[in-house]
Amino acid sequence: MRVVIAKCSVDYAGRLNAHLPLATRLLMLKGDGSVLIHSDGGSYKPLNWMSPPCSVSDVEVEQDQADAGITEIWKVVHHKTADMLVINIHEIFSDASHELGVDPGLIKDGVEAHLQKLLAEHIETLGEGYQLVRREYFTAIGPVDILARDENGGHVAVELKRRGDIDGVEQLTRYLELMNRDPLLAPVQGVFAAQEIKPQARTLAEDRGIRCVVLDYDALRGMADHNALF
Amino acid sequence: MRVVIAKCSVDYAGRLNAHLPLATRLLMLKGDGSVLIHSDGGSYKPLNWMSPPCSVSDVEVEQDQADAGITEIWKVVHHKTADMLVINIHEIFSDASHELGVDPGLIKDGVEAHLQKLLAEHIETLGEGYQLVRREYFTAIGPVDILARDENGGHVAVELKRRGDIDGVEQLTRYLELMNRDPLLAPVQGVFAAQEIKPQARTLAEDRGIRCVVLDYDALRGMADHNALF
DNA sequence: GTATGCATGTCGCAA
DNA sequence: TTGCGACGTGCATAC
Repeated sequence: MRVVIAKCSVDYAGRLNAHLPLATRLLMLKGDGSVLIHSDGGSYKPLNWMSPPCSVSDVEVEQDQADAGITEIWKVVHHKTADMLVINIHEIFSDASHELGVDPGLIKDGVEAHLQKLLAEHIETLGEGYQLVRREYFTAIGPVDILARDENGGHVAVELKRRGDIDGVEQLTRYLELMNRDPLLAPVQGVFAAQEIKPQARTLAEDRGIRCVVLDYDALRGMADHNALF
Repeated sequence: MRVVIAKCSVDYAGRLNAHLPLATRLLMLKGDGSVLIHSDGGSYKPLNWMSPPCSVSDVEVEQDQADAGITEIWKVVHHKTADMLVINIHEIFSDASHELGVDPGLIKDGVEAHLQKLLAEHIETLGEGYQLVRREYFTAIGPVDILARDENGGHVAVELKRRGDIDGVEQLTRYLELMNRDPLLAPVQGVFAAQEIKPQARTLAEDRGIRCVVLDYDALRGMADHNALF
């Protein structure tokens, strides 16, 4: 990885056109050819970038460009699309390369997939006598997170979110509408389950007869641990 | 901005829990307290990060941690949420600070507004005899991208997207529901126009009687160019 | 390879 | 602050 601190201006042409006026920035050139241009602030998103697969090449500086103060021009082209990034270097303050090696990668815990697995394994969390039919029950408009049966054998469609928002309720509503047209499934009840449910989402859901369940991730994991122990 | 190349392991606890095993990485500490942890590869997204507002502090290294090879511990805490990032430094290979100043920011030249303008100017793309009523037709729940009339004088509401997704169909459905309650407008037909329409979105749209139209941006631009020429 | 939905999404705007 | 829509969304995964 090469890290350069330089005064530069940047132009991007691809899915849109964008321009960065002259300023001092950090340029990160990664081993796979990708380039990131960061300012001292903002978020993790660079001001501008080129995603791999791509490659960087030096372009000869014309006389008029040199007169304008440009000392180097780096052209980054994407290998598959026509995306292009041109970095006009005016002054380099620092330029260092480091060998980082391959990263072992991030280990995540607590994403929706994991939550879904835990809830499916402990579907009785939703109510006594509940039984799992299957995860990712497929419909014409997408997969329902969990399909279950309640204590009376009636179908229950569960939409699972980390944060329960209005669009999650809309999603579940679409599934319910479709599934309730299927005589083999109807009537299907809806359960909106999330670690946190926004008030407006709850209002909308309950107005539509959808039950809201706030999940305790740690408690679910605790149950899993308990089962693992015994 | 401070840029550090170090062998480190990282733990994040917040919206989820995540762990980075020991490896050499780039640590970017920005002026606003935010921290980015990058590997030599991947995309513009860091392996791990903390968004501002947040602050970094040094934590004293316990004896057993020192025995494990840890020389420094940086703790990054978010000021508003309980999000926390702990960086265990084992070895620092490079540590440099640079004054970057405030960035003038990115100047974008988008394509979205342009597409709407082009379609409005060539509304007959949607069908012979179509006539533009107006762009950004305002309703109580938001502006409809384009309102037009078909060859029979009936109203047509057009929702325009670069990528036609289910969300866009929902949006248009809400508009249509509202507009069809207005005796001055009803009946209003719906047209879902995008450069690309996802199959599931198409299914949902057609199930609701909404017509799907795939737009050719280059062709529309070509028509505009042609008009500009003659 | 294409298609689909999640994301520590982030970001910006408006009410 | 919350809601809502766009993003050069990126990204993994199932088909």
